[in-house]
Amino acid sequence: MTRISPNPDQQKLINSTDGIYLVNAGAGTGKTFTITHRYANILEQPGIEPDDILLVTFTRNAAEEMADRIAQQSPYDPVQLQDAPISTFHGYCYQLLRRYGHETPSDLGINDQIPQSLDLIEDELRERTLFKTFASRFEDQHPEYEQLFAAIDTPSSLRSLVAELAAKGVIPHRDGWYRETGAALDGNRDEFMELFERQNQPNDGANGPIQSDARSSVSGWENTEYAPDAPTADEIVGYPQVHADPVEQAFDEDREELFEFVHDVYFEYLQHTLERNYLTQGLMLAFAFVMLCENPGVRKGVQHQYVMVDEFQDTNELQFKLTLLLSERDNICVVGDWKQSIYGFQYTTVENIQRFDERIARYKAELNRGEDRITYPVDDIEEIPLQLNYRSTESILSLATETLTVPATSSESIDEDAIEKELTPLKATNHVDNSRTEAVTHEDEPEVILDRIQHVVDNETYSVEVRDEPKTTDEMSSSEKAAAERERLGKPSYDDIAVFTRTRSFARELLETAQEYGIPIAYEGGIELFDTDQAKLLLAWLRICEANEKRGWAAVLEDAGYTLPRAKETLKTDAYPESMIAFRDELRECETLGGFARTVFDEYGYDGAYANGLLRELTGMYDATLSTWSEAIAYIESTLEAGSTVEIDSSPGDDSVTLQTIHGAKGLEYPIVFCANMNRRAFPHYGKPSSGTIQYQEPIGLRQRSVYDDSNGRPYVYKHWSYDLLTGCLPSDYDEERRLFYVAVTRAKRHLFFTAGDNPSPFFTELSVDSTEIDPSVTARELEEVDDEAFSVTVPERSRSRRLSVHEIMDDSIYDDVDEGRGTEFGDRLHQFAEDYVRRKDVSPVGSDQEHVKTLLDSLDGTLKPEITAILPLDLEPQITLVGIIDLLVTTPEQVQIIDYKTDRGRHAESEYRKQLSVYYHVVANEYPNRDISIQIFYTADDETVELSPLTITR
DNA sequence: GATAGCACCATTTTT
DNA sequence: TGGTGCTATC
Repeated sequence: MTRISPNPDQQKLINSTDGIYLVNAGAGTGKTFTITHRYANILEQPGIEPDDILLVTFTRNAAEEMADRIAQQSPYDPVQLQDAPISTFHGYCYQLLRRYGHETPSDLGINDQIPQSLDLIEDELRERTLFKTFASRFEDQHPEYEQLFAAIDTPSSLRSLVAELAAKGVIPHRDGWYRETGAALDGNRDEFMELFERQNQPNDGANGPIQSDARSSVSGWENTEYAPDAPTADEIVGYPQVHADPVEQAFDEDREELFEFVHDVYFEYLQHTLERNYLTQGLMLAFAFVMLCENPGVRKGVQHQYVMVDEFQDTNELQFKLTLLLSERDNICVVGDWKQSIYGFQYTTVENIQRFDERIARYKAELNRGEDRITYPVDDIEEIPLQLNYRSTESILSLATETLTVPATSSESIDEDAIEKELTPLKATNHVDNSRTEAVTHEDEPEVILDRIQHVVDNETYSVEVRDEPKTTDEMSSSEKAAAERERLGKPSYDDIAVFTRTRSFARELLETAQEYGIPIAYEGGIELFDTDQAKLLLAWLRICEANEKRGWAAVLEDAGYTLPRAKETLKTDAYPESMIAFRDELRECETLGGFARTVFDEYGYDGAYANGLLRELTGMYDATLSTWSEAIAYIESTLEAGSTVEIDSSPGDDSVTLQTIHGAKGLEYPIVFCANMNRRAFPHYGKPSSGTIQYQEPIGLRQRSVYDDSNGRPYVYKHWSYDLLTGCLPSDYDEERRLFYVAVTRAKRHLFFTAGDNPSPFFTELSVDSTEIDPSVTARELEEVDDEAFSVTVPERSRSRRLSVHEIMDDSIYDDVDEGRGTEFGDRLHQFAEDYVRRKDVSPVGSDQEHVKTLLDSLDGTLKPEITAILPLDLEPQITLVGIIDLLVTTPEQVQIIDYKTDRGRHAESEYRKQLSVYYHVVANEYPNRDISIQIFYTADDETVELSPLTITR
């Protein structure tokens, strides 16, 4: 497998430096090898420096790997390449925006600047919380949208709508939509009508035409409650088709108010985030886009002579346009494989690569409206396919092709010819095809998998490459090559095997079963830590302590082995065992959430990875700030709701099976692969997430799923008839699930297993591999192998840095009775009042503390900025970043005051507050290097300001 | 034997 | 939410 020289296709790409290239790089075709050589080759041209070549990758790891490998192939060493633009879209655009984009918001009619200390939020949970605050304020401030809000069940679903629109390149301006990007919201009528007509074709029955798919989707029409203005079933349902008139009427419905609403939410959210110094990744890209469009000087300054984009199938519309804007000339090379596009849920567009010619022309035209931004021609595109596969055997490649046409449901019909046309066939370079491809089922699927793993390990039948020698050289004849390859084969061990699953939950189940048997499996990826038994018990006890909630008791009793009737009886009479009551009372004494959790886990003897991980999560960012149980409950609930995951770090020894989701396996390869969990509903997966009331979907555009109506005197939220009708006329699409299947299969070098439980999915049954049901018999290995610490949870280390709340550097003792029983809610309300007052909201002070704050605010000179996020990165290894919120910043041209409100009656915590405010001091000092900066505590109870002197940072 | 209609079931992926 | 599988009906 060692290749020193590129094959002819690869060489062609390496030599093709100038021009637009679309590289179809299938699985295992040596993509990274070729890209890095091409990069090195461009560098060899006279006058070209690393800075002239932009290389964009999908992940930070990939960027690092690229840079490393380029360093091996070019005269530049890794240090010299460190500042080269080899980066992700996000990383690169963030740099650009921070350097040149301060004024960009004004191009959208926003007064705020992009600050130097911009907080780029990666933690979805945090953003959800911030968005919720925004949404409730928005609702208060816009009574004109009352009816729309009434129809929206979860306002926070608007958050993902905004993210989706940003990814599609739809950006709001104070007066309408930025550069007509809002046109996408209309949808595409022609495209829709075409789909509709196909979906409304009668199907072929045994005795002639039977009802069309569109017709069967509206069969329950009269039983659904639609608003009074909805057409009746008679008006819609014909036979064997639906009538076209109401469908067209639905498409053309008046959506002006909806568009305005979404515009206002989106625009005001941008204002909101900038006021608070934060942005999400997606919104940041949108600003970078605006900056490059609006500022020719910056654009021309940053453009590169050569641009390469890796994993192009995972780009969204905005990223494609950024690619064009960042190119100085028509030297653009995009590399990818449409068959491996599996991130649609992140709003990527597979058409970017599948319809590259069409898209690049369209995007250029859009970008050039009003001003010539893209000055190079984009119609001369050369396609270079890489067809030699260096990974898999011929048998596996042929199965992989098959995955692209497996039906996902019993009724789905697939246009195999159309897919075949798009396909660039891969050719195996292996000479020995010893592949075993097997499909097995049993109702205990984890056991079957473990059984097969034990069967495979050390089994000659499943030989894999175990030696590098003897090497194959070009001079050898093909039979000599085959002989050499055969010599490299040998019995597989655990670490030659990978198990892929569609869902994380199945991976967790398998992991736990494997541990019972002592089979070494290492899970790689995130798990839903808050969905574990440990977390559920913790939540139950929190609920019991907070309000003696029956929900909590029920969970605790169930865990204690109560039968359902007995648990019910106990719940009814509140006759809980004394030991439990006593434990509850003990828990109520706990002062911090960390202490609470530790007590629960000790009681239940949980000391494994999940418990430890939970402890670290809970004592991390939130221990100091979550001082009441109800806050802790809300936190855990929202974490669960957000499906937040924590990375698991498993190390059951060097020789272990790898377990991961298919998404996590992308880009990797293993000698033996198990495609597990091929069960109904699991893979292919269906059942859309119950997302928001307002949906964006191509080609119907922005639509409302439910509507408020009181026209018949009864206020009610109805399902929206036109949404139901339109979506019923769209085909369901399982292409991405098939591509996921393709990705899984193409990870395998030699052998493939497909496994399912007692309800296999069509992917499993329709594949040409015959399945056998086997009775699993798994041999438990020696107990010593089973170790509680066999895997451990690591706190997410985004970019290897850790984020600490400033509260964590303070001594916990300050929370002892700080508020003399007034509670954090009192403080929260006061902070809210102060913020609202500064923002000139119509609020009046309640209580003397708030009066004092008002007097203080009235007396201050300068610009007042409330609630500023302060971020202080420390030069430590591993990197630690301190985060806090400055209550109030008062700026004048000469000086800056930092003010923090404290509701304490005493002064015993002042030394700790000095640490907190010192952090703010250093953040602000960075931002305003030439001004006098002071830090002050305002004690609201006593109406007293205390100025502190800042501490220096010890590094 | 074939078709339409209804009740039922189980519920993601992550830079 | 939408596919599956059972059942009523022709």
